[in-house]
Amino acid sequence: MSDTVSRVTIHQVAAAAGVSVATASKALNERGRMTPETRQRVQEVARNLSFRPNAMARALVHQRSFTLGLLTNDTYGRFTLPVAAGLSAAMADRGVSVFLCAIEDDPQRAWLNLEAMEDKRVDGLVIAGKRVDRGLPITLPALSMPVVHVNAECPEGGVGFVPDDEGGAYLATAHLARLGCRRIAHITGPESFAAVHLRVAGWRRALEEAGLPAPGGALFGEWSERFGYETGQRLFSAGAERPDAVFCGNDQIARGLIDALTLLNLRVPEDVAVVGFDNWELFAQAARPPLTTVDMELKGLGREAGLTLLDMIDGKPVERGVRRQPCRLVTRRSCGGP
Amino acid sequence: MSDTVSRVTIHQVAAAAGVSVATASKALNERGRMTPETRQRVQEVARNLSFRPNAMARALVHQRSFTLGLLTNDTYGRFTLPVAAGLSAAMADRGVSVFLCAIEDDPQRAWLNLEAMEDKRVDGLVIAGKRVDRGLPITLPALSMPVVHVNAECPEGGVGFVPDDEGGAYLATAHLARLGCRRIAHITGPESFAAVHLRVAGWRRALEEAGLPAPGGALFGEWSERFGYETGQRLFSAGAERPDAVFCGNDQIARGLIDALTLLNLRVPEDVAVVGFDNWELFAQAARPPLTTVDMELKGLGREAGLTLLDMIDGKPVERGVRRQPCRLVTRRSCGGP
DNA sequence: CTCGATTGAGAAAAGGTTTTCCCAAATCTG
DNA sequence: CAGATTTGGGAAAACCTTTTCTCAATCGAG
Repeated sequence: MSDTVSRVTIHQVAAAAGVSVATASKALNERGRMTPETRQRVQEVARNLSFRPNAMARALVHQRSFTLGLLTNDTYGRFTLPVAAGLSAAMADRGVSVFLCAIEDDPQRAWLNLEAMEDKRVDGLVIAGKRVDRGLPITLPALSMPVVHVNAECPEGGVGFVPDDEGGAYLATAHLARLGCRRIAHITGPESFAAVHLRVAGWRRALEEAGLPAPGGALFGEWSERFGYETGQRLFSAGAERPDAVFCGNDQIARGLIDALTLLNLRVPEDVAVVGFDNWELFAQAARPPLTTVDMELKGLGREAGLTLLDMIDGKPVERGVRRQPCRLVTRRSCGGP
Repeated sequence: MSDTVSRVTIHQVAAAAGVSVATASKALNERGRMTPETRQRVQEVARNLSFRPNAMARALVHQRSFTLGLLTNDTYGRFTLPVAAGLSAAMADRGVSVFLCAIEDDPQRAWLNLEAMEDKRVDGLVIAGKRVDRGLPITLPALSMPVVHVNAECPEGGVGFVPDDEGGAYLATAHLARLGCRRIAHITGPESFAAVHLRVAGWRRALEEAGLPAPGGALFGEWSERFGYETGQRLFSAGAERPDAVFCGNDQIARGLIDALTLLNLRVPEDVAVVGFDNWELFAQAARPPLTTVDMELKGLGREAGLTLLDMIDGKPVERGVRRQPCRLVTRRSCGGP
């Protein structure tokens, strides 16, 4: 029983139950008509033989493989793994499995994987990237299956899922304003990122709504602790009109900023409140004090993308265009409040 | 041509080429005997129709799906994503695709995915974890397919792949000794990790070989920047016999340590040389100076695991037990030298 | 008691390939 | 030129399910 090499087929079940394979199939799938006794007998026999239908034979007749492809160029993993986990989990619950295709920004590898997915007859494709304003290194050929894009550039007429960067930034800034902060600065990444501009927009919107100034505009730089640290030193050693809060473009910048503030003997959150972006636990939890930050709900993004893809596969009408999934503010101690 | 819904089959190719499906199949697979003209004609027709054989139909007759399952509980992604990328890439080159199953330490989810993999008739299974001394939350039932374990506890008689922690630590320490360091400390993670003990062992072996002392033994704590920072302050503010080098159990600790040293006006690497472990680019590159560190070659681990699994599937004899794949020292500026 | 309707269950086709024979025609051997 | 061998190519089974018919037996009604 342990080293079963050849698997039990529905023929064996049928034989053991003394019925035809047709009847066996119908019994197991709750289809067709037969006496309850027959149905039960077949089901019990199947259970005893621990029969599991061959998904490929099944796929062949259903013209549907219950299989998806996930193409990603994010080897770094910060974005894709949560997305993949969310996708995989939601799909597993529906009997759908996900092929992982890691294409390292290599068009040839992308092509190879794309062909493999076609050959394996996946029902649909998820294209996941690391930047909403960049596509993957593939010009998708006329594919014979539906496609959704996650956290990547979405071509005209396609279906895309991205975090609502603007909304997330608004959430963070409005939270600071509500806590009584009056001069809320924004330190963020390079201007070349679309996400940077969206977050700036959210920051501005919240400031306007609260009737607050945007002191000196946003400070652009890079996504590193170092940039947060250096900018913090510059911003807070110049006496005068110092911010009483900073909304940072990501958690690393926030981490660096907090280091700088600590060095300058400024207390977080009493003297300066800080909010980050990403909820990258590694940074957010390790910061002292632990970081209030914006979670992009990447797992949810993966889940929604998968569910929508299933709808498309089922032929349900699906609205084209990019959906911005709401972010969630995770409050920890770096900005005071409850 | 763009919205092709139903795909072209070998029957259509055969018809178009004026041969039987048997001949068509043989022509395309370089099998059987026929005139070169016939073969070429079939191949050309197939190309023109952009025929691609249905992998599932194929799998059905070959009793082989050219498909693998990757079960992981590492949602965090630090370890599994590189492993998965290496695995996926190596397999793609061989026409094998990989199902990703993210089971979040949830036995029920594990079971669900395991059944899905059985149903989909994967040829083999890769079980990947985040700690070499922990298994996944599944007691593998008598599986009908070969299994390899990566970066996870490997059951008696199984086949496993882990980084050679001891060797990596030796590499790092020996490098410091070769550069002339005489008092090489070791700051690392919790004693509950097997990897911690292995790295301590490598550190000790290198010290012994170089005839150096192990000042005060290894310093155990946690895998955080904070621990590196605090231990650095403690270790280096006490005057007297200060180390002239530190081998850190991971890059985060090293990063924290460097922060502490900088604050104490100790120069890296002139006053204290530092080596990390993980080569997590995010930390290693961002550190100032950039960190010399040990790379566990996780992609290679994934690749080797996959290739060995393929051997097992092919019925080739494969030695049981755990293989320790060598690490690689990545030299940057934090320990001087060339 | 007969005719039509219902019921339970099986035969066979379909889904797309590969592979094992098998056969007729062409080629070679003596 | 008769017989043996090679050659090119096809028919059909196999892989495992599902689904659509079909059919005999049973049932109810008149």
